[in-house]
Amino acid sequence: MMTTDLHRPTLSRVRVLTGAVALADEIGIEDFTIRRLAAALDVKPMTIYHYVASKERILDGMVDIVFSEIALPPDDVEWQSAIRVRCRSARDILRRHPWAPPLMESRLDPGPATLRHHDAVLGCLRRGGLSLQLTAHAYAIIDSFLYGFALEEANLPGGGSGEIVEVAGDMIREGLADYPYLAEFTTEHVLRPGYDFGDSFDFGLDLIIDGLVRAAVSGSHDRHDQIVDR
Amino acid sequence: MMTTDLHRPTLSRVRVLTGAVALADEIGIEDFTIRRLAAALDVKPMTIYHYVASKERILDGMVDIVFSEIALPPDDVEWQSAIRVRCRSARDILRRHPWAPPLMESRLDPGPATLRHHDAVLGCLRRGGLSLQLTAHAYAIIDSFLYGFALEEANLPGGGSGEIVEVAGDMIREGLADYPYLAEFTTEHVLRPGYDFGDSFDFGLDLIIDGLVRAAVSGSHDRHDQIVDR
DNA sequence: GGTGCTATCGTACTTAGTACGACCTGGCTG
DNA sequence: CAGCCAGGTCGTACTAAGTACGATAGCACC
Repeated sequence: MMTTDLHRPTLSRVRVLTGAVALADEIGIEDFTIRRLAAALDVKPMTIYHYVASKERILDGMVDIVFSEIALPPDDVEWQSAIRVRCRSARDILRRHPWAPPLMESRLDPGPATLRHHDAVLGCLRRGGLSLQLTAHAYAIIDSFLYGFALEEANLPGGGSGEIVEVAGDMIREGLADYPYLAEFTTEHVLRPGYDFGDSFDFGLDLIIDGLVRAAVSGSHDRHDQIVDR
Repeated sequence: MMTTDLHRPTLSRVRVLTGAVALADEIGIEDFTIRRLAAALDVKPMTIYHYVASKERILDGMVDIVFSEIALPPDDVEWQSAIRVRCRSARDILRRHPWAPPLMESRLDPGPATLRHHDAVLGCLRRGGLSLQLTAHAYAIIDSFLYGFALEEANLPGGGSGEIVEVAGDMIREGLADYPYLAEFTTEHVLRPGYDFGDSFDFGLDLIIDGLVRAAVSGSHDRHDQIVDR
């Protein structure tokens, strides 16, 4: 009766973590609890603690799984293209795991996939010829944009296309008259067929990469008051 | 005994919300509870519910307070400068409220300060001559960067300057040998005196605004397959 | 002085994370 | 083969948090 029951191969750390990711995808991070995870895994809550130390550790592991799913920048193309590939992949993955963006930046104690990922991105930029300084700026900007965008996209009602009607409706009810530009923006643009918030991602990504290329060429990122590294 | 006690002017919705912001600033959003807020306000927990419907509503109100603190883009300078002012202010404010970034994008039901803020930013861009389409892209990119950056900055150990030693120490212990570029990046750049993650903010902001100016001039943002609005 | 309103609170229910230690079983040892 | 050990599973229970429900106390006004 306490045995593995034949229907259920014995639990494991990875099974807990992959189950956790699947459950969070399904019901959202707000409703994600140890008890529900246990039910999804068909065990009792305390069984989980045999494989992970705490819920925090589960979140750590979940984030590492997400990182492991993001494509690394390929190393057989120029860095601009490689970064583009990595960023588009990241955005896809983050859309599949809308709970992840707020967590990814806040975890200390990064897992192996996380470290590997960051190492690959840094390597891509450095091998592309960017100075350490510019690499730092580039990575900060790119990931700020990436996580910020994913965060916005994750919290868009419906999914980013036309279904903003709900929020727009709220705003109209509250009196869009006080907010003329907001009124114009929603009625003349957002609610128009064909609008898709996600379109701004590629636009922004290209804009940023373009700016970085420009900076790499000009070297204008090296501030006069610091030692230039490399 | 049930009276206002003379030491404490009667509670109010704003007092609850400003107290909540102050408390979250002090102890962080993780430890922010109704019970602790009640203690900070010197009342019993259930008293709070006389002024707000739920904890979620408190969070809504807190976010609106944060928005109200961010400077609106001034309307007597060109849009680039105005946006720069607004973004720098936002970053300052978000540093003072590190708990805010993850919340700001996730609240539905925006408050008046939030609406006013968005209206002002949209107005700044539109009066600057940007098309609706480019305005949408610009706002998405700018705020993605802003929130993403604030999110990263909020979760940096110490505060972004040299105190990354802790995390770096962890990584070294785990074997930085497997992550050569990460090793180089931390030892040769991050741990060097003078490094400040925050420096990337101005760099990124300038890069983005510069790119937007370029796009505004060329009109390259109008996709061939959509109707051009305005 | 009664009547009712408003701000405050006491109590208690529900859900969550998780500490502690019991139990059961399979495999190894003697 | 009997007994023992270790690992996996779980029952129970404690703490903390959000909050529903209804009580209470002071005050305004009739």
